[in-house]
Amino acid sequence: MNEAGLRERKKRQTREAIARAALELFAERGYDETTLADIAAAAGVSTRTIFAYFPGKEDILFCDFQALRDTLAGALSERPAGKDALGTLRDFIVSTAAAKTELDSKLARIVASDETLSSHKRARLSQLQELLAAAIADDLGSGPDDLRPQVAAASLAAAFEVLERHDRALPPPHTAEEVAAAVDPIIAFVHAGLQALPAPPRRPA
Amino acid sequence: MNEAGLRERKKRQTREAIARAALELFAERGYDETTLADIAAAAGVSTRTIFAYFPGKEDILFCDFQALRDTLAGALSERPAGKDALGTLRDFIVSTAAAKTELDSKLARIVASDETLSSHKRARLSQLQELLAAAIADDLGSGPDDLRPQVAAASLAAAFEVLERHDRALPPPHTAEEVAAAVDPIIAFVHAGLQALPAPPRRPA
DNA sequence: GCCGACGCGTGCAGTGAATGCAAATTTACT
DNA sequence: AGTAAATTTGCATTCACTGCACGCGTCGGC
Repeated sequence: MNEAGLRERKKRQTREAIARAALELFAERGYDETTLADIAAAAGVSTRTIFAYFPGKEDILFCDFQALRDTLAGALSERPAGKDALGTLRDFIVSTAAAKTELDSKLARIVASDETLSSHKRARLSQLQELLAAAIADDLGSGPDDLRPQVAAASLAAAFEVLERHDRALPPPHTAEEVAAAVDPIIAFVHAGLQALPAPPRRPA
Repeated sequence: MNEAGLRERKKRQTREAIARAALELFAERGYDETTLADIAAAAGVSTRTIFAYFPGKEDILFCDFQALRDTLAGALSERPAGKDALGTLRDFIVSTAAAKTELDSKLARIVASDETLSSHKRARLSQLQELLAAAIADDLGSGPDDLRPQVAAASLAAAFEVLERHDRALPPPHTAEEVAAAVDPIIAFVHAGLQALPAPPRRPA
C-alpha cells in the first residue's frame, strides 16, 4: 500500500480542511474579521485543535508559502551545471507566476493591505532569501566571510517585492512574456551589482 | 517662555517615562517577558494610559526609530546640489553608527533574536526605504513609471540589513573608518546595479 | 478669582489570540 | 477484545488591545 495508516490520512485531511476554510474566510471577509472560532466552525473542528496543526493564525494564511519554498529549494539544488542561481530563480518566478489562482491574488491583496501581515510575509520571504544566498555562494565559490551572496540575495528579494507591488496595480492576466520582461532587468541589476562588488573582503592565505 | 503650557510638558514627560521604563525592562528581561502591566507600574501610570501614547507594544520598542527617520529625511532634503542621495545616505550611516549606545545594542540584539520583532523592524525600515526612493528618483529625474529608484532603495535597505547582521557578530566598538569600509562597497554595489538598469521602461513621447 | 469646556488619566468590562492541562475519544497493535 | 498510544477537545488562564464612561486637573473667558 502506498498510504500509511488511517491516522495520517485523517491528519492530512483535517489540516487541509482547516487551511481551506481559513483561506476562503480570509478572502471573503478579511483577516482580522475572521476569528479562529469561525475557522474552527467552518472546518468542523474545535478551536483548540487548530493549534495542533498551525503554530498561529498567520501560519494558516502563509501555509502555501512553505510549499513554494520547497519547490525553489529543489529547483536550486537540482539545477544543471551550466545554469547559475540567478537564471534558475528567473525561470522559477516565470513559471510560478503562471500558476496563480484567483484566490491567491485576493489573499495577496489582503496581505498587502495590512501592515502587520506585510511584515510577516517579508519574514517568510527571507527564508527564500537564505536559500538564494546559499546557491549564489555556491556559484561564486565564496567562503563565509564573503557578504556578496547575502547582499545579492537580499537585493533580489527586495527588488521582487517592489515588482510585486507594482504588478498588483495592473490587471491580473500576466503572460509569461510580460513576467519575463519585468523580471529580467532585476536579474541584470543584481548581476551588475555583483560584479561591481570588489571580491571577498579578506582571503586568509 | 519657549514652552507651551504645563499640559504639554507633562505629556512629553509621561511619554518619555513610559518609553524609558519599557526600553530598560525590555533590555533587562526581554520583550515577551515584559508585560504592559510591568511597564505601566515602572512608569507610574496605568496600563490603559500607555495606549494613549503608543498604538501598541512594539511601537514603544521602536519609538527611537521615528527620530532616526526624521533625521534622514532632513539630511536628504537639505543635501547640497553636488551630493547625490547615495552619498548622503553613506554619511548618514557613518555618523549615526558613531552615536550608538550600549542600550541600543542590547535592544538590537533582542529584536534580532525574535522572528516577529525582526519583521516589524523591517517594516519600519521600509519607511526609510521610501524616503530614499524618493530622493533617488529626484537624482535620476525619473517619472512614476521608473522602478529603478524603488529597486535601488529596496536593495540598499536589504543590503544594510545584511551588514547589520554581520556587524552584530563583531565586538561593538566600531570606528568611523570601519563603518565606512563596510558601507562603501554596498553603495558601489547599488550604484553599479543602477547603471546597469536600462532606463525608464517606457517614456511616452 | 470664578466657571464652564476641554483634555487627560484611569478603571472596568469585554474580545480575540495563544498556552497548559487533563479528560475524553479515536486509532493502532496484539 | 483489550491495552497502549495519539488525537481531539473543553476549560481555565494570560496577555495585548479596545470602547466606554467617570473623575480630575488645566485652560480659556469673564
